[in-house]
Amino acid sequence: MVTIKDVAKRANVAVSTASYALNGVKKVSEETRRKVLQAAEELNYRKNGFAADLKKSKTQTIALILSDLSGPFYSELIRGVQDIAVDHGYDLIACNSLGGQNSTAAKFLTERRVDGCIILAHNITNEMIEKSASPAFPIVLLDRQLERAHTVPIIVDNKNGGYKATTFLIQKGHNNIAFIGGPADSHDGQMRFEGYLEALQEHHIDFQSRWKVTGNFTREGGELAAKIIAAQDERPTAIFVANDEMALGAMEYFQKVGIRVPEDISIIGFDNILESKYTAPKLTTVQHPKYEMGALASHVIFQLLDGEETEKSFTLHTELIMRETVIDIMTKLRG
Amino acid sequence: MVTIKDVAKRANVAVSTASYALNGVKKVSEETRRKVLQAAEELNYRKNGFAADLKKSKTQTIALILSDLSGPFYSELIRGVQDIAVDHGYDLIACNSLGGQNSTAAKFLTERRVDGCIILAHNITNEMIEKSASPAFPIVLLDRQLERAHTVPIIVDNKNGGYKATTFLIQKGHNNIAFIGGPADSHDGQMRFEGYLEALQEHHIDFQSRWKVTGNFTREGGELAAKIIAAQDERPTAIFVANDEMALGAMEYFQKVGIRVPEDISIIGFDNILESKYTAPKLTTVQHPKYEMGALASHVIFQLLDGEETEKSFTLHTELIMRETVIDIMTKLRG
DNA sequence: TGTGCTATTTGAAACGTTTCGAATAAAAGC
DNA sequence: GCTTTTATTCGAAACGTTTCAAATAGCACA
Repeated sequence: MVTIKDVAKRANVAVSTASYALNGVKKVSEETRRKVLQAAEELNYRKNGFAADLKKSKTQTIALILSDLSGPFYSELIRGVQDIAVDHGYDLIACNSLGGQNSTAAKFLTERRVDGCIILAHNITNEMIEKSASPAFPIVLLDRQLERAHTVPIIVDNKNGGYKATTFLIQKGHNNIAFIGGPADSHDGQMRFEGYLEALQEHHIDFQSRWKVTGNFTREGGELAAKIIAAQDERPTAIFVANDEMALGAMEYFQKVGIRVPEDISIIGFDNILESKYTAPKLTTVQHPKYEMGALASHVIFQLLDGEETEKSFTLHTELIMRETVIDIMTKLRG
Repeated sequence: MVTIKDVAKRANVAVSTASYALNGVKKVSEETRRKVLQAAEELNYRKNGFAADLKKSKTQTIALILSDLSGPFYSELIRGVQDIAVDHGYDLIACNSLGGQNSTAAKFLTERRVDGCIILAHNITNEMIEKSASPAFPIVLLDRQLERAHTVPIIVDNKNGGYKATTFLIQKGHNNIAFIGGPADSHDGQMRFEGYLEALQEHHIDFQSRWKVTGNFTREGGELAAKIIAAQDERPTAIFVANDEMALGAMEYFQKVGIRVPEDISIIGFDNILESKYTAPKLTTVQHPKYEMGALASHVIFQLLDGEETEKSFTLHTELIMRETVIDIMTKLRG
């Protein structure tokens, strides 16, 4: 393997000079610069980034840790992070936390391979996060409520989102409203449920536990949940589904078995993933500020890295996206 | 910043001993091991991964370089790569090549920050790839035909895929078949087009250039292309669209303006993205072996890393997925 | 010719690990 | 009790850079 020493030797200069030349430091004469560059070229020299980072103790890179690199939800988030990172001249790498404590993610968290990181992954423990954070290694947490030194959470107001969605349904005259939730350990899902509950309560509608069914945030989960709901004798007139993917699955199922959306049953989702505006009918949902979340996260990281003060935590808000899967119950009765 | 030296000092051992203890090397006594571990714990010691990698000159990580970290197409590919990588005890990081020569990707390519990499990004130049590849740094290229030492391409037989799609259309009685292609610099798109051409030729159907329109592989591009096609006086009875995303966009457009799919116009896509089976009607398409591609790429990297011989290049095949957007023209005429 | 500059080049010391070979301590063999 | 073995521990040399402080060269000026 060819190192900077080889380059220096071939160019007949000291390695320090070679280093300066290679990095375009001004103090080296034009001529030696050329010599060094040429030598590097001839030897096909490639610098060892680690060695450099080690010496500089700065990586100019931040990591984005996701529990799953794939999935439609993340695209926009990643774009948000990325845009801001490049603005700051930083590199972004994404890695996943599949495998928990032994995952790639863990390695980045505990081995100082990046200058900071943004985490959206629930299989990384709080403990691990607390241990890793330090002034030189700020962590931004998405969708996780954990305020610590050098750790700032950004959450979206899921409860209010759930409240909005449910209230909307109620305003449209529905009072038999089912809820399809996420896995029990999902904080988001839980909050969305609470919003649902609150709206119900506010309008003096009793919560019926048989109408709360949980899925796993996937399309298939939504199908299954829909099936369970459809199987009951009394059917709700509307469903608030805790994420769009499940909502799409549910719609798919209803259509398959001849239950019309929204004529027979109204559906409102959550997240506003790209796909939801392309379905027929188009999904009514709650906007999750994904891009903004990513961008904000990035911003905060750089503020922390610069030693600036930031808010202790951030809350982003949601917005109702009215499309075609919720119908006014009056219209329905007349229809 | 606390280093292994601090740990060693606090535990009253030599740094070498501390290192052994921390890495679980057997030759250190149980007692000192405990002492060291405790000291590390107390100081909240976190090792510097770079320093370690530097010394070991091995990173145990491979990179996956994509031109865009987002996008539905990549999910499955990533899963494929990931699955195999973890099997080999390697870490995977994804980074993107947005920004070409100055991108994060470039840094990984030229600075030995990983042991090997898989590239699916057309804004990385061939030259750069050739320069970077070496026995110690194998590169697997997806959808790019570039055979060099330590560089193996994996391509899918796009031409044959295009041929199959088009032939299928012809067999269903269509002979006015339009083509919606990708951007000019897309090798895949070009190959798919050639397959289309070949099928046409084989059945003595003249190619009509006004029926070739190009999009940018996005949904919006598909919509636009569909619009252009619909605007012509004579309309084709079928379209072969070079990727599913555009096909969905096209369908969307046709449905919007009251052109029925498949009754008025048949559509066949390419890729078989997840979404395509959830549309109404379900999209007929050509299966692109995304997962397999990722998994194979991973496999090849590890073979190369082990110094084993591999094929010079790999070709993966496609498969027709018949669903609902192609109709037999006879049915149509009768209907 | 010597003095003082500036511009360039250099050697050596880091950066934080791992790992080799040697040193030491403890145990065992006789 | 002395030698041999084995189990631990240790010191020092890497790994490939960057960067500081010092050295040298080149030049102008007196």
